[in-house]
Amino acid sequence: MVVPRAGRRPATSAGELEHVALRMFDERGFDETTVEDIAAAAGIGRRTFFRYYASKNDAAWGDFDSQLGRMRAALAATPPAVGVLDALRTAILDFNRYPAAEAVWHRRRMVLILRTPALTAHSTLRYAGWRAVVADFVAARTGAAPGDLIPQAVAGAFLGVALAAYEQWLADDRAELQALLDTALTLLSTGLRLP
Amino acid sequence: MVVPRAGRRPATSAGELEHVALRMFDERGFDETTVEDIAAAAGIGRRTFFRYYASKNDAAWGDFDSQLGRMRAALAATPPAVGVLDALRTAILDFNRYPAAEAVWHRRRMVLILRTPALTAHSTLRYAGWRAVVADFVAARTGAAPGDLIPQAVAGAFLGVALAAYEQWLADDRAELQALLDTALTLLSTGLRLP
DNA sequence: CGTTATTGTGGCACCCGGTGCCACTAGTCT
DNA sequence: AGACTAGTGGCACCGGGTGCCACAATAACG
Repeated sequence: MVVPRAGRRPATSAGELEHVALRMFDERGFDETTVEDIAAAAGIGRRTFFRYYASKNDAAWGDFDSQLGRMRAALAATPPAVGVLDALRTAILDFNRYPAAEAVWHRRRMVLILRTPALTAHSTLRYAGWRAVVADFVAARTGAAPGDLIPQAVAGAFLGVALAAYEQWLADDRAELQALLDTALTLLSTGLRLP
Repeated sequence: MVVPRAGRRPATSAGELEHVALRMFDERGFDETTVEDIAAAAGIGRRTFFRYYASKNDAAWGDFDSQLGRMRAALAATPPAVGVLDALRTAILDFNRYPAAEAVWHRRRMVLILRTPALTAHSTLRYAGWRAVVADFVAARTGAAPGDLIPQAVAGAFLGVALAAYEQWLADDRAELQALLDTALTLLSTGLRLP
């Protein structure tokens, strides 16, 4: 299904590069793996690496932004009868549901991101997109502007508790991500009433 | 009141360096100011700069960590009769109250941090300390461990809404930070019930 | 078929943040 | 005067990231 276009063909793909990078990060560590190493392993030049990913950090994240589109669509498709907070909780749970096969890699990636300071820092920039999805939905539902305090605060709160759930998940092998997320997200609807 | 110690005296101080850096960042922009520029303006060598601040980012933040000690102490001193959430709201409001003179610089610094991608990213690492203060307090009050889901989730939620309030403050010159923070923080206690 | 337009590659040189090393400077103490 | 000590800063190096540009590979056209 490759439409023939003019010009030389790409030497690799973002997905393949991401895989190579992720495996090397996992084996040697993020800081111990240079971009040159990754490029060499993928059979491309260092310069070319930066045409696929704007930074070494971005390679660890993959195409997160396009995934966000899924969540945005899911929220938009929520029937109006469902409350705002319930809709968000459901959508976030769905967004973080992975088939068993992918789950292993997902966990590995999240360990990497949440335990490597450079990646943790960088992640803030990615979360901005996530928050925007939530804020836009809240705004649409409440008639506020997406940039207003309420939608932004709600988005920030949801992100905050979701990340806490993720941390717990990574800390304990046997924990269930969905259960942790559900507990954390529900906490918001109940005014942080501590059970 | 300088106690004479052995050895050469420091050429400057962290505070002075922070001031020089902050002014230059404000005038030229963060990315347009190199460490060499700052060092030269402060009359020290580039190498020496990194003895005062571990990174260029850190210079923009100043001694945030020591400020956190204040918040921790304020929380610890809260009478047990005051509810957890109320205690947190009060402490956070206090922590972000600045005398008029300092307020101008505080605002300038926050504009810098929240509008410069590199600094926004780095800030995540600083917020970890802030979250720890909140989580520790919640843990102490509820008998949970500081690393447990509930304390961490509460800390994440508070940080999320507080940052949203800050964003609003920066977006509008005439806005009152305290009022915005109060609205955002109260939102948590009321289960994000949208007024 | 050769030519041309197009798309991607990757080497090179450079900038900047950050670090290890080490000689040097400027002090105090005996 | 030494000896000791804390701080300075030059130098060389590493690694991420970028602008530039020649070159490679492919499709389309005459």
